[in-house]
Amino acid sequence: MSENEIPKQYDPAAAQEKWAKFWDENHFFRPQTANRKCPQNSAGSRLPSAFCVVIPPPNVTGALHMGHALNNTLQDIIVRMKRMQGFDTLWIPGVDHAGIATQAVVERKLFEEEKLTRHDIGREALVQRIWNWKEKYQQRIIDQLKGMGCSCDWSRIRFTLDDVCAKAVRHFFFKLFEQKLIYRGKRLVNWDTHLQTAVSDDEVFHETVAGNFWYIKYEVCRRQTADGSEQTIDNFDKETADVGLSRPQSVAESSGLDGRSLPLGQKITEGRNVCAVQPDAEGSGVNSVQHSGGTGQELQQGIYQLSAHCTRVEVGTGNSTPDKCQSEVSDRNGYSNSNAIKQRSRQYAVGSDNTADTIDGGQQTEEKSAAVCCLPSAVIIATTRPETLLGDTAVAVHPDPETALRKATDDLKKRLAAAPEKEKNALQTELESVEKRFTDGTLDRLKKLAEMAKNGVMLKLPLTNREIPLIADVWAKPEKGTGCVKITPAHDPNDYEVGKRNHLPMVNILNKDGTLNENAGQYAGLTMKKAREKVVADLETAGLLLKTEEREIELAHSDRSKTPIEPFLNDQWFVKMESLAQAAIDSVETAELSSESGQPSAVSHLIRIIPHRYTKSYLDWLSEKRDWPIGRQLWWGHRIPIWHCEGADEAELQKAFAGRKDISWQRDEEGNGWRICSQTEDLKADAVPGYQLIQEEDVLDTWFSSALWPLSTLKYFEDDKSDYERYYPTGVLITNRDILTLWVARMVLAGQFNTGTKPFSEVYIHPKILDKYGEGMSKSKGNGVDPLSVINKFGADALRFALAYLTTENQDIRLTLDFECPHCGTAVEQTKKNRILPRVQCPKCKQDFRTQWAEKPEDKALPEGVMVGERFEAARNFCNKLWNAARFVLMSLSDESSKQNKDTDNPVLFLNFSEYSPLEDKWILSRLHTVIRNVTDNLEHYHYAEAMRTLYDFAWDEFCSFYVEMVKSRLNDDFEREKAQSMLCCVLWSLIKLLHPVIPFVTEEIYQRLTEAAGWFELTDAERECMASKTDKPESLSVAAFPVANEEFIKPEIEKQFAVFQELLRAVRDVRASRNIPPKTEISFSVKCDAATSKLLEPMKPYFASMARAKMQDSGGKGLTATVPLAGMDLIVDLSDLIDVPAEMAKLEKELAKLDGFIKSKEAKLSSDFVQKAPPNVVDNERKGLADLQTQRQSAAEALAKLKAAV
RNA sequence: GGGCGGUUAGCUCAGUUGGUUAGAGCGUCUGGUUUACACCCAGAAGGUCGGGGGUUCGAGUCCCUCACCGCCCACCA
Repeated sequence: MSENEIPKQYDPAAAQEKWAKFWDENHFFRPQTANRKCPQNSAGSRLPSAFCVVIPPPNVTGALHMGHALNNTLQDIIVRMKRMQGFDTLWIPGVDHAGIATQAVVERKLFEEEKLTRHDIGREALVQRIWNWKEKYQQRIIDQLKGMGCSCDWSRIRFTLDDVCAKAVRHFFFKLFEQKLIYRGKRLVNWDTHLQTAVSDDEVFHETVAGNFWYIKYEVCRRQTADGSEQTIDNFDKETADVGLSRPQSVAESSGLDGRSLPLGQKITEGRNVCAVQPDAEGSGVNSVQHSGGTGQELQQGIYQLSAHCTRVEVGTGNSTPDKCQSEVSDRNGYSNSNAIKQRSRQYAVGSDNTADTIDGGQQTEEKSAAVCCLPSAVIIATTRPETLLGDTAVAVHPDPETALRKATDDLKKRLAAAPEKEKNALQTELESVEKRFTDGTLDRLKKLAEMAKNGVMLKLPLTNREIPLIADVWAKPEKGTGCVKITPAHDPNDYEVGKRNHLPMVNILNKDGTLNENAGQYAGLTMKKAREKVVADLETAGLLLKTEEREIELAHSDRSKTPIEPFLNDQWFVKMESLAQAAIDSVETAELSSESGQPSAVSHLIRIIPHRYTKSYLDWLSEKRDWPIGRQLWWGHRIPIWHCEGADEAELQKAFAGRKDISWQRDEEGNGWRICSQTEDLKADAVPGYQLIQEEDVLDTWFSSALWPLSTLKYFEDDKSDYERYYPTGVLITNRDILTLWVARMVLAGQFNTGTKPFSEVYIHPKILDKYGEGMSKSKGNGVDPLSVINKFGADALRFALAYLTTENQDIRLTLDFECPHCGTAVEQTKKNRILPRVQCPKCKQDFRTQWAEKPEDKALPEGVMVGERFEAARNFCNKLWNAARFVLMSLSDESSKQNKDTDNPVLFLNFSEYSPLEDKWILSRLHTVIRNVTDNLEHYHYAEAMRTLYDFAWDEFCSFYVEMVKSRLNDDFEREKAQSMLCCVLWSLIKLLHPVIPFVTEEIYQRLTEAAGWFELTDAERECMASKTDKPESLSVAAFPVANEEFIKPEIEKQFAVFQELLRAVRDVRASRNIPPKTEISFSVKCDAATSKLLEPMKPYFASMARAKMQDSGGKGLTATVPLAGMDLIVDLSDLIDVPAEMAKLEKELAKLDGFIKSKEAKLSSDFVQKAPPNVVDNERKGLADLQTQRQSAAEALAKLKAAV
């Protein structure tokens, strides 16, 4: 093979295509026991241990992104290593149907392209379209995985909706059903109105949106007494008076408002000053009084002590300007009252509805009774969702507001005391406003309301003709809002609980499509959005809307459709979690590992979660044991295997299903029908003679089938259970932390429930890929990156190596990526602005290029701006470095001089490694075996970054920069050549095997060329030992034996000796560089050192010549020299006429100062307690260090003196 | 509100059970087409390890505390 045949740069694309096909066609990735062509298979009769990994099946929603690239790279590294280590290895690939997500994508596309909804085309047609989508993307995903080099057994691709998975789902469901762990009930669910399905809590995310806070008045209309009779509000009011509460004339009363309210916007004026009563910022119904004259006086809900100079009250809207100050009280509806209040000092009680219930016409009084003299005639609530009032069935107030308020203030005080400085202000403000409620009348008012609630007061529900009770319930927090809260049990999770506690009716006002139903009366048919607008407008017209505030709201959104969630009362299927969750809790290892027990946990019955800190979130989530809602009102998924049967009696069922063990039935909760569950097949409508069976419409939550993934991929529910028996439990599950609970926990519980055994021994949670802003990548943000773009630019190996190199224990992976302009090659920064654009203009050459978002033909026609990043570049460079090292080895094997003595083109090399071998041979073998040991250990503990760094440093800095450079001179020596060639091959061979799990393509390419170039596999046992491999030539590197460290080759003293050479070489090179000695000029130097070092350095002489163009002399230079004091030796470089004496002296002086500093600190250390308390070996080290420094200092001083003398 | 992670060179990050003078890549600077590699080689500059306390003979590493950044869960009338 000549040099011409090996390109200087590795071509990833060609290698990828070639070897992916080769691996695939030769079935290297099938398990050994399945006729795989590999040496291990025929080698021994003993069955190797099994190692299995199931892929976290990517969703068929779309193509793979960087997160998948990471996930699958990390899996493949482990899988390939295990395979090479001789395990019977199986990695099962597959994809997930991802129910909601996929249906959503297809529906969205359907609507965008054809303006059709799923109801327009029907269930069958939609499902067909989703299947088409699935076929397309499954293929794309598999191609991507193959393109990345993933070594899955492609003959075993599973899809969560295929027959095997369907069977698994049926069996699991049936078993749960039989054990009465499945039930159906009316539950409040997160309703996605767009997809028209319930989604689980985990599929909901919260997003801050601009919203409003509306204050709405609910008027008291009547009271229901204990005997059931009703009293009108008039009676009620009278009665209050009767029980001794004096009720002075109120402004509102005298304004003709029937004594009910003094609405918001009321202005209190004094002289020429106008005070406007306004709601406060928190929307708690608090008022402030603004003096037109200047500073506002904070006016809280409750009793007001007006300042002496406030003489008038004006009730009205902002229409009244300060200078139009009128002596009247008017409300926003235009009522007015000219009966001005003249008293100079007054108290006002402003209710929770922000209205003044009473205005004490009397003198300033201390009587509390005056403050509570009147019961409120209306209740004000604040809401962010006014349209839901149509479904209100109560308004709640706390039964014991005083205690609750006190507790709230106490809690706040505690929090304030413990709070960090920056939060204190906000808490203080909050505390003050809550504390005020004790004195400003709020509390009194709430107490009255609580009393009224206990007495059965009814309120008029605005905009309807319904009446709803005022109830007492602890959910109403007196410190929040107005202290009263509307209760909408069918549309709010908390209200639902309140409703259940108080036996309130649950009025559902929502249709499944998000429009209002007949319960909404005149609003029926409107969307929630439209209904809100109309409700607000109507409230305003009716004078019941007191105030609107702008407010940011955390709104629940569906993760799938990205539309707002409506809490909605619906029939739902649930799995009882109590026992299942407990089993999953008990399966996990909770204790932290001791460092020495780093054994794979295959022996343990427990699952180990790595990194260990995730164990807590796993356990916390499971320990809530919240029942699992499993029904989805979708068309894409496993249909729930339940058939409803009305009217039959049990005997008829028994007769119809006699002898059938695969059928089970239960009464439904209402008790008038049967639920029949079938384990194996769909039931016919007439399966029970005389009755019609109707299959459940809903499909199962995607995670229901995903939970069975290890079981369905290993065919646990099939007749032939051999895969299950051989590979279950699987070795490790490698996944993202986002789905630790959703998926991992459920796999554990499903595994335990079905088989009584854990599904995997270890769970490795890998980091997340973030963009340069530290944000997670997502489609909606547009910051996602297609791995193919990186592969196209840098190659799959570079992608894999870079990702593995970045995979550390506790930090997410931040990728800074730029577009590369295809026109001029400029790196164009990816910004938040341009990352969502289909085309971007290069700021330099002003030409456009397309991005991954290009859809339109005119955009697609542009050349692509690929993504570039320094990490991938560095990894690409590494692959190329390895490639060129191999190129050198291949060339050295084939050069003419080495062929002379061979009879064939395939020289058989003999590795004469012995104790007489040169230092560098012993050194590189020692380093190699150390690296093998460390890499193996790191990978087995998922310390990817550490393993990569070890390999990178060894390959680049040790093998290439030292060993290869040193070998060059030996290759020219007839006696040394063969040994050098053998050792080169040996190390390269082990190195590419070590690297193969990470960068499979380039290593396979090298391997194939190497085996072609050299018939050097006919090795002696000793040679094989050196090569850390006992395997004969396999067809593919992917099935070669992974190197095994041999401790005998690891020799720390050799490495130490070699370090002396390295240090000296570096120093010589430094002298050259820092003295600007021309590269072609040869220099000579000598070393002042002890005999042992001298002996050691003797054979290294040629290397100083070849690696630093420096001649090592036996004795010091004759002329002027540069002296570099090193540990244990002095480097003396003969500079003669090259020397710049002043510069040299300056260097030495600097060196002296530096050494003095070190010496001083060491001396101080050695004269302290350190000597007594530190371990002896540490002290010895320090002493030796000090001695070395002193020697160095002396050398420097002597050299300096010599130079001085010469001047 | 509960939990978790982070803060080390201009940038992105390593740093094992505490132990000589804290590392890498990129960037910067100097010099180089030495026959594997310019996707390269040789060398250099650059760090009070977020602040403050403490434990210790010794702290980037352990403890306390403060500050800031990020993530997850819960809640929000």
